[in-house]
Amino acid sequence: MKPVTLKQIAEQLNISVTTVSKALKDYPDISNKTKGLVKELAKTLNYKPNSFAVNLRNKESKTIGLIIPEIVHHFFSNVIKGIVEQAEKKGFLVIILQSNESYELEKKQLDLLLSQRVDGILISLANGTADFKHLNEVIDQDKPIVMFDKIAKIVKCSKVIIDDRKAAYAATQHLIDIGCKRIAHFRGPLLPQNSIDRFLGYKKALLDNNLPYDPSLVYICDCGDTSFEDGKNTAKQLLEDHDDVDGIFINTDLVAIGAISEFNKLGVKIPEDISIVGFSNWFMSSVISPTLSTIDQPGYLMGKTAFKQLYKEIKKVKKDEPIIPKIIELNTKLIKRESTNLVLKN
Amino acid sequence: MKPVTLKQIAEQLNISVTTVSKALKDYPDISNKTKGLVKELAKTLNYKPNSFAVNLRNKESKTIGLIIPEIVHHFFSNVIKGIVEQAEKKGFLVIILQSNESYELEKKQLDLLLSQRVDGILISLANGTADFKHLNEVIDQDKPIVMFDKIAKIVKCSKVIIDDRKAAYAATQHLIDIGCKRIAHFRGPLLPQNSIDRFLGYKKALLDNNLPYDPSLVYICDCGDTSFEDGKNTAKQLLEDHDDVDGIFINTDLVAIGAISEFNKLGVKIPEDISIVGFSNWFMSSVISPTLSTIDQPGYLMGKTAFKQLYKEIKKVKKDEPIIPKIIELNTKLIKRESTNLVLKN
DNA sequence: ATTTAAAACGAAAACGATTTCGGTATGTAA
DNA sequence: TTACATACCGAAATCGTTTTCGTTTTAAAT
Repeated sequence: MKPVTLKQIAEQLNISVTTVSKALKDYPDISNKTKGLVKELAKTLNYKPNSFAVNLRNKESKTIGLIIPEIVHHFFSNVIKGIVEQAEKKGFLVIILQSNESYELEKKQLDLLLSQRVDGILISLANGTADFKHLNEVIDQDKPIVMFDKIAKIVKCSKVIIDDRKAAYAATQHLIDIGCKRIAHFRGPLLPQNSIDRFLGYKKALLDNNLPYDPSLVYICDCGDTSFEDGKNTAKQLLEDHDDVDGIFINTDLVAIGAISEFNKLGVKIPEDISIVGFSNWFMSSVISPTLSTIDQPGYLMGKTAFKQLYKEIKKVKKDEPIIPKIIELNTKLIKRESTNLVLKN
Repeated sequence: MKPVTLKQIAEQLNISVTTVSKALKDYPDISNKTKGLVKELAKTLNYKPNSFAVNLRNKESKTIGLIIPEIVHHFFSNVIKGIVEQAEKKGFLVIILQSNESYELEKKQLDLLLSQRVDGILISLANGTADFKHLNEVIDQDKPIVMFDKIAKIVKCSKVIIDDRKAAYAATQHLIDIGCKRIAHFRGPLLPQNSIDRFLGYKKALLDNNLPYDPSLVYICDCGDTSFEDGKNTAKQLLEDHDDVDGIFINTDLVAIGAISEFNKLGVKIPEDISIVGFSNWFMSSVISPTLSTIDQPGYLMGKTAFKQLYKEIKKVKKDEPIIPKIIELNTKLIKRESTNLVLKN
């Protein structure tokens, strides 16, 4: 019924708790005979060390915390998978928390994880996070923390990201290459770094190609729960505002899919009238009609990489060595599909 | 640097550890003055109770384990979200593990969670799980465990499910209602209960409507990583095998989407030539062309409900009361879309 | 038989919080 | 003055492991 303890094993064998503990951990000062007896009894009693006691002694939990803005999300769920799998390989368990894009929740959750004495933290910031005290607190406690995807450049910790600016540049350049002259941008919220960087990449591509940058062609989408609706609405708005746009670079596939949906409904031909490039390479993008050109964003790899970095830092801290923050940039890839499948315009 | 302990607070205030502990927990035998002092210092020192020590004393971790076959999955990620949100509300943390549809992994992970001394376990079984010893072990230890979606009827624990048979029946009946006479079924693997039940619902609907049941019209799809491809291949195979099929009830939306994709490519008209109903109501189903009729499966609610049930059982166990296993059935809904949008055939 | 080294085991202190059970004060009533 | 509450506080045991530092036992050497 109640879990077996070392003490019970010791009593049954008429030896001390110390000996039992040592036998199970193969200490050299225990005879093979005793080891055999102990291990056998431990197995038949189905002994499992009490992790609370072990953690208390060893001051480590073999557990990490993960804070993510949204679980139901193609990219993030891939990240989660990468983290969880890699963690298990190294004997770590993952506590998952969802910030719901809320700064307040994020703060509370970080605190929760600290109370829980996790060995390290992986976090992708909420859109609303503009203040970083809560993150710096973690760092001040020498608790390893690695940020991924949605990061704050200013915080001094390791980060795993993609080069959003470069990727956005490539996406926009692709639109230009197929002949687009008036390219709009559906960007994400104002705060998150990747949303900023994607916008900057878009802008730079325009300027480098001697195309005018027109702020009225830049629309803001929430990219949250309402992404799809956002895409539809923004697409409609765009048509009302401008009749000469021939290409759009969109911050997120889901928004892009909303836009495509709306354009399909309104009879706007893609890619003939308007060509579109999305971002993230959601599975859906390869299925929708027309299939969506996009930037492939390696979620699974990002999760895996983030955990690996965190793991290194956890080991460092255990050896009382200083953590040297590292910025790891993962490669993205432009995926050309039907939504930009066009011979040159004009 | 190192986390603050009760002892440090006690020393700074020249009082005992006992008093500090009691003050923080508002024991009546501590003066308000002392309480004030202690609480203030605790706050300025940013004291957080060491969860290992607390757990060790209290024999509870305020943590539950979640084992799920696949994280990157529309339905399951909704379940996860429901669980995580509800758990946090009740002050519980969730450790997430992915079995990858592997019985061996599932067994190992259950053991891990038991070692970790989680207060309860939520699990959706791997397809490969046909032996239930590992689950019964948990129950024998009086550790609450609630199964959801992919369950084993024979295991004596609470379960949160949908009535797969009824839902499948409704889906098939819908195909019949719009005039389909030769209805195929792409079923899931042989083992999981829901895959079996959906098949049975399909079969019963045929017989109840005096349509012959033809085993050669039932195809098995993996419904794993390769769902989409599976759908495409099976669709192609179906066309080769039978030229008279006019409707398909498909075990999973993703497989259905693969099938639609293939039919679109091959020029088979949906719903005119073949009508299709899927299962789960993945977001994608409302976006694909034609939009897919399907069964709405309440993932978020299922997660929420499963946690609530687990929570009740955890409280029961704490009060040394017996657990009475409960089976909770959630409602599904037939969603009619373009893939069955047809005036009667013939 | 005595010494010495090696092998095998255990006592006890930690880890940090909780809680029971007493022990001082202080004040009030007899 | 004594008796008795009441209000406050603390010592110590406990949870289950780990690990240090002895201690005992055994075997080998003198």
